[in-house]
Amino acid sequence: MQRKGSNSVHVRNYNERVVLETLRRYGEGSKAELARSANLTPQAVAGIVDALVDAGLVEPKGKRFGQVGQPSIIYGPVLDGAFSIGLHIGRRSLDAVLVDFAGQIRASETHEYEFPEPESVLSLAASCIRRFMDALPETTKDRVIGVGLAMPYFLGGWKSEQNVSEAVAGAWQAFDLKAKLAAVSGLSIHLENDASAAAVAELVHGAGRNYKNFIYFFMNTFIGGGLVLDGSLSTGAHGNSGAFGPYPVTPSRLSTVPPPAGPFEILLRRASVAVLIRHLRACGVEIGKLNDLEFLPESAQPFVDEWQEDCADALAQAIVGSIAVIDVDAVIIDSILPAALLNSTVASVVRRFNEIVPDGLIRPAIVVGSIGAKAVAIGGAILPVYDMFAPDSSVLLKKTRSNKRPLLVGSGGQR
Amino acid sequence: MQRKGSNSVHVRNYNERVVLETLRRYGEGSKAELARSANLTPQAVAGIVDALVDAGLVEPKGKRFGQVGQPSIIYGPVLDGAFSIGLHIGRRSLDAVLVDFAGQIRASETHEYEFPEPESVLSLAASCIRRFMDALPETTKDRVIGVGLAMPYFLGGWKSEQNVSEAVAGAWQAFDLKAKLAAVSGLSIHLENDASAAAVAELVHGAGRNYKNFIYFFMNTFIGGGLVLDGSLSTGAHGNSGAFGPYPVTPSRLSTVPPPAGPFEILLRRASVAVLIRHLRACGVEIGKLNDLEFLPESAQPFVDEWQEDCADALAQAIVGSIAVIDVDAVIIDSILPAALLNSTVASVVRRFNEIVPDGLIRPAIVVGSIGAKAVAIGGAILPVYDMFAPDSSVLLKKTRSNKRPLLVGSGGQR
DNA sequence: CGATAATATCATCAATTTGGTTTATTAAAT
DNA sequence: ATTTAATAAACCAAATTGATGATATTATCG
Repeated sequence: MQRKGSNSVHVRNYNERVVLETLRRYGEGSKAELARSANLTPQAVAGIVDALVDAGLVEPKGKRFGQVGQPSIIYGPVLDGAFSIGLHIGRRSLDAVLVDFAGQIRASETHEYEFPEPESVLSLAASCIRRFMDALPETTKDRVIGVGLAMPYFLGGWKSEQNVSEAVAGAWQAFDLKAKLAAVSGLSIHLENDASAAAVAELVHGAGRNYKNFIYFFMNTFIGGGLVLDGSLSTGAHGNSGAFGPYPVTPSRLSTVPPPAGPFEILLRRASVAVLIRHLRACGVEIGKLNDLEFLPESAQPFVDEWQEDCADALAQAIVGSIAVIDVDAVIIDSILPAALLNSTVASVVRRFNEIVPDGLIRPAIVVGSIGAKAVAIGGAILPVYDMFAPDSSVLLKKTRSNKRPLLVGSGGQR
Repeated sequence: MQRKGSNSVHVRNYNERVVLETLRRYGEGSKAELARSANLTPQAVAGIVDALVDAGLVEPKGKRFGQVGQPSIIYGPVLDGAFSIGLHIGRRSLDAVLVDFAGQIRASETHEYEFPEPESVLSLAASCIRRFMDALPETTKDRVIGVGLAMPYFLGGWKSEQNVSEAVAGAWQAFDLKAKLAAVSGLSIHLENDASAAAVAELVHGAGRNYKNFIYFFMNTFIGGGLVLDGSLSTGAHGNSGAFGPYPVTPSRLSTVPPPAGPFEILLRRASVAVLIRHLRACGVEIGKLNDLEFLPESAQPFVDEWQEDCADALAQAIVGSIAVIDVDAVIIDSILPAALLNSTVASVVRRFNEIVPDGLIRPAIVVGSIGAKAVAIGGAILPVYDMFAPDSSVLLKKTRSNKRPLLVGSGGQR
């Protein structure tokens, strides 16, 4: 809890990250442009860019003509400069992606299961990583900087909401997937809540780029969320921020949802894909896989609408409460649902929100997420990249625990 | 929204703030201790401390003996090194404090009114500032670094909740108190929401020192709050974070509170001193000033208890929802209420919270604030101090808009 | 028990290193 | 001719490294 000082080595490290991040964000830029954008002198930036070129992270992409004066040499990130693996351990499936330095997906796998069993998830994850690594040319294998592991904090939790045995639930408690995966893969593993990871994906690649502060909902089998404040993910004291599953709302009006046990209902039991599927089944609509939601019979529409109204009302309540706690520019809602269904659900949320929002709150934009089902895995893959390359101002501070290593070699530091 | 670089001048500025803040926090320390605490070399700290001494902000306080080795020279902040003025513009009164560099209150004033009228509040505030300035010796007048203005964002708002005329409410909309006060006082004015300012006071001087992340409630005539994340105040996109007044809760059970207009009640109409007083009056208890709450007749106790139960239930609901949004170490509740009444109310909140909190949330400590009625004004006074002296990592970044000036002279920067 | 040596801690001077800034020069486009 | 980009050399700020001295407590020897 004690503030630390800084020194020029940290500054260099930070400035390198600033330059690199700008390049990753805009795709390309000249030294002069980068200097203006970072408020650094052309000299300082020249040194940094040259070092980044030496490190194989950046390369010249050609010259830009057309304006008065000497043409600029354009630099951009080397696509194969770094790779990262994202793993999304869900309640029904495991998603894995390999992304390159530009954030493009180079490979991806999905494996479904009835429910997640620790040992088999571990071997499944390990085999995904192995296949990704094997597919990379020998010279770039060491460019894989890490694995982002995105999963619910309580994978075995909410037993009553899914048919999960007490044994399986308990098994996760004692199972340190992160450590085991680090051991078998030899890579650094970054663990994050599933919905928070999805929020990161939205922040970096999606609508989040327009908003510095937003609340994010990800409607999955269950529902979770994340919080982006001042352009970076805020996870809270114990990493449990954006735990919208247990957010209190009024009881559901759906006949297929039993009344709540406590004094109020929780969002999880009104706004989640599990509830939709259960409702449809109870109403006689046959649903096997998630994909079936795309091609529902005409007769199912009224039941979908029922759920949608109820879901939107619950989400609107959660949004009103959330923006009282924290004032944001936007609320972003994404889901594994088919795009059309998600769009109309969010439209309902907006309508309902405007009906109920009281005076004294500033209305945020409420928008649909732009990434969809793969958001969690993609967000996971971003975690190691950000830890290594992002200009978080913590880089400027001196190490307390595991401080970030310098991007490029260099020793500089206290003995 | 573009990241900026840094340089050694910023680093020096930041390190100075780190050293000074450590000294202000612990009251005193030797150069060697400061070096260890900031992870800087003794040399670096020596230079900084010497510069701070030259600037009149720090002075040697004597030597410390007792341990092996050369005795340390102890340094501490100069009490008269800086002064700051805090103004709390409330709905029923104006509080003003003058604090010194150690955070001690050197002077304070309170002025009550029926309701705040812009022009008279301005002249009242200006006269407070003038009296504070006049009382300072000529040589230290220039040590007043600024004024912290803490007031509700919607001073004229919630018209229906108080007997405020439309005219008075509207007058505040167009009235730029900050600018006018800056003009007449010649000092820099820092505006902040009242409850957020109180949260800052708690963060710096109160229970907040034990918690890096907390949610803060201040139960005043109405109720508001603030959010402290990672050791600093988080105000959100438009500065409206912690707007707990309009937080949605279930309707009141008190017979004297009319049913809500919308689909839910708002916290303001269940947990606020205004509601308590209205309830007591409706039940035949005579209440004039706030002070009367300290000496209530025996017969009033049942009515106080009724209100307390209802208030605690509403607060517990707000806490449950808030910690789903953002995971904190603690929830701190302070108020203008007499200490005994506040203590028992918070005890009720804890009880009720434990009854209703669902699984999947991490339970924060729920504690009573340690400052009380003057929290807002004290917090206000802290604002200019923090802007000038606190090691916020934004100091390390290059100026975009109004960047912080260096503490001590020095030119360093781009031309 | 008192004098003396050993040791730990603080403080500071001087030299070095890092890294951004300033100034000046050259290159290449419109 | 003018403008802009790139680069080289000198400069400067500030932290780190290395070495030295100051002064207390603690251990030890006579």
